[in-house]
Amino acid sequence: MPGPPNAVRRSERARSAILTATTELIHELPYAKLSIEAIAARAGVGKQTIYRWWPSKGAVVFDAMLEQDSGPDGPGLPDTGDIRADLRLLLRGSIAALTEPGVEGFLRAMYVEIQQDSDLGELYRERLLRPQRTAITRRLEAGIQAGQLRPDLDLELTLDLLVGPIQYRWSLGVGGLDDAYADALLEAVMATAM
Amino acid sequence: MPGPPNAVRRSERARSAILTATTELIHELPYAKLSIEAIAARAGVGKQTIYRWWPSKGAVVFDAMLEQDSGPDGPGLPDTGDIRADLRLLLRGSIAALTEPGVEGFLRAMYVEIQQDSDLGELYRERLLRPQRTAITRRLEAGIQAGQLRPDLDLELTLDLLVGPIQYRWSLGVGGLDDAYADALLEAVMATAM
Amino acid sequence: MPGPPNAVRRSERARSAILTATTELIHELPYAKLSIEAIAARAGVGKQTIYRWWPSKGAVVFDAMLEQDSGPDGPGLPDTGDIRADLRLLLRGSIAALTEPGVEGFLRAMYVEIQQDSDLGELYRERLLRPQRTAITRRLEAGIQAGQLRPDLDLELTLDLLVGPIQYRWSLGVGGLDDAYADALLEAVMATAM
Amino acid sequence: MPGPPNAVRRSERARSAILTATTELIHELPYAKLSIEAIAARAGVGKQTIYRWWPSKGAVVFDAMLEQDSGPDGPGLPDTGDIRADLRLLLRGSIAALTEPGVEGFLRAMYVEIQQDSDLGELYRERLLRPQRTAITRRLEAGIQAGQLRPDLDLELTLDLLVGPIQYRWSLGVGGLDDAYADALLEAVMATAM
DNA sequence: TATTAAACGAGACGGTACGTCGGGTCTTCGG
DNA sequence: CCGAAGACCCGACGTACCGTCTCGTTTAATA
Repeated sequence: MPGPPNAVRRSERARSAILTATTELIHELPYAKLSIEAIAARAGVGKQTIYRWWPSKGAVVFDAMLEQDSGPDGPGLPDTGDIRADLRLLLRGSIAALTEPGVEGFLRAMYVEIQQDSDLGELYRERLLRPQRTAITRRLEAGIQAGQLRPDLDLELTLDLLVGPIQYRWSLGVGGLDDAYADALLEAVMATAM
Repeated sequence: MPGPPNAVRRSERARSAILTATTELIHELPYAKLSIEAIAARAGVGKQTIYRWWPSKGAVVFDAMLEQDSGPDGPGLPDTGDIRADLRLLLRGSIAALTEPGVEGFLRAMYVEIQQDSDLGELYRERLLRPQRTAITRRLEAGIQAGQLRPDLDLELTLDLLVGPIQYRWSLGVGGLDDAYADALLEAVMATAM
Repeated sequence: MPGPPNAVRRSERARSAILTATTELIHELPYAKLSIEAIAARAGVGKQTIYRWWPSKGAVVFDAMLEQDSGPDGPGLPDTGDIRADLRLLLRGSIAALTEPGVEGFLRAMYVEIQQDSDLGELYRERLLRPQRTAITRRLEAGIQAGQLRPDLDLELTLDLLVGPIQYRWSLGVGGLDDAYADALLEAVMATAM
Repeated sequence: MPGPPNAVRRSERARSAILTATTELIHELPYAKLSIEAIAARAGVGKQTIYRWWPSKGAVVFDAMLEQDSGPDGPGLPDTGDIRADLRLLLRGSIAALTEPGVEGFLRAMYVEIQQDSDLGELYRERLLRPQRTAITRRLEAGIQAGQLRPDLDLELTLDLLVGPIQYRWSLGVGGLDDAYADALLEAVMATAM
């Protein structure tokens, strides 16, 4: 019986070669053409070495994405004291990230996998979505402290109002995602939040 | 060179058997396990008959979904004269549809395909998304006429504020999608729209 | 129930187009690539028109071959009065025919089909092989009459000795089939036959 | 690019299962119905495992035939000192082999493939035909040494005279292949050879 | 000459098998 | 024991043809 692999003996060389190969292939191929076999070949690694450490292709892609950065916006969010300016940066930055080729491929891939693999969905929420949401929530709370937002503001809902429309347009390919959209969205949400 | 098939001679029996089989299998299997081969076998049809009329599995699934109904909310939207009540129905109904087993499988499948197939994405937008958005826009315009909404309202943005957060939560599995969420979302948007 | 087709109403145009197309394709393609579909397309004919009049691809090919000539040597055989000269012509002519591109493709095809389809084998024997053998037998009998061959000669066996080695070498690709071989073979057989 | 497979790591279990399955199916089915798919299924093997090691169905069948025995007559030939007796055994044995169900299916299949695949034809000649012909030639040479045959005998031609008529009758289904035919043939050839 | 039943061209259909790709497992060898 | 290599069993892909079955449309015998 194999039992779990011994993480101590894990080859760092293999691990990073796999993630690098995955990143390259995500940028070169449509996601449907990305195969474990291709990753292994590109990384100069046996397939078993991938299967030993990751449960699915989506998990490899997820790790490769994490290796690149810590998500579409990064976990941090500036606090200049001006809530409107900071959120503008957030929304414009989100749109820019979703459009950037280095990121879009990864995110589309994650969208695909999340619809089909609830374990991976949970992982995505814990490792990427929750930190991002927490960071924004923190900034909104600071805005309340600073008297720039209503004290009784529903933070979760405000967050959804800021992020949801952008994700919705992006994921369905609706288009019209530019700075002007970000600004208009921000003004609409600020109108309810002050 | 084969050229395009002659649609006049198409077998209605085969067409509807294929869509019915697809619908059944979408409900029985995880989408990743749905194969053209399985659809053909269940429908009692040769694979070629599927490939003759649809360019991809996603296109078959899309047609099967259309055959079931005309989308998550249907193209129509009530107009009782009370914009708040009508939109409440819309949002609650959207959430209910996204959760209903008969619909969720189809929509997850479409989300998967849209990320990977831009032709299918365009089809989805034209045949499902645009009608839905047009219907809501019409209702908002009527609300403006009735003096229940601000005349200078940005309709597209308002639409995104209503629909985006729900789609966003659903597609990423964030949870918390219930009538209370729908109502809170509606109140927030109405606050900006009146 | 369809019943047998009415041969009177048969389209001569279709019949000859099919046989011509078959002959062309036999010359252009390896036999394994020759399909009924290709024949029908080349002939500008519906597949059903082929299936209506021939039971199998082999039968079409057989008819196409008959249409070209009446076999590798033709049913006739000269009788100059000199049995050795006449048989030399026969053997040299057989080898020439088996090597001629216009004939070889057909004969290889028939060899293939005869191994697998006993009905077609019977047809081949009756329509091609038997006449050929009868013609040679007649000539041998004339040779006996003329006192050039032993009166107690086993005609069937002599025939096999003349024809068998050539067919054997040709069908197995042994090579060495030329006029010199024909002549040597003839001398050997004549030695037993006089 | 895959490159050639590594023969060292080849599974003997799979190899012999494939050849056994092929032998069984050759005996059960007409050759036209024998598919790679059926062989793989019967052998409990993936199709790729067949395609990895053999270039064509004919090549598999050929190897399966070799696995059974070393050809229609076997490479050896007795030398009792009596050339006539030994050749009688050869011819009668050839006819028996060609008629034996366990062999006939294989040989018909090889005849079919050889007409269409020159690589396989070459293989057949090298591995089966040449050894058989060499063995007979050796025996004839011994007969010359023993003074039972003419010293100036054309060995290749004599060989063709012995074997050709039988192969010819068999391959075209002429019939009449029995011990009497073998004996008559032998006497005719011996008449030229002594 | 008009009628009419068939053969015809076209090609969609339910199937079988093709040869290929990739998934996930297993085995062998080297470090 | 991990890792590389890659063979293995398997399921599915998308394609080619099979032989059957409609469809209109000629077309030729007969009424």
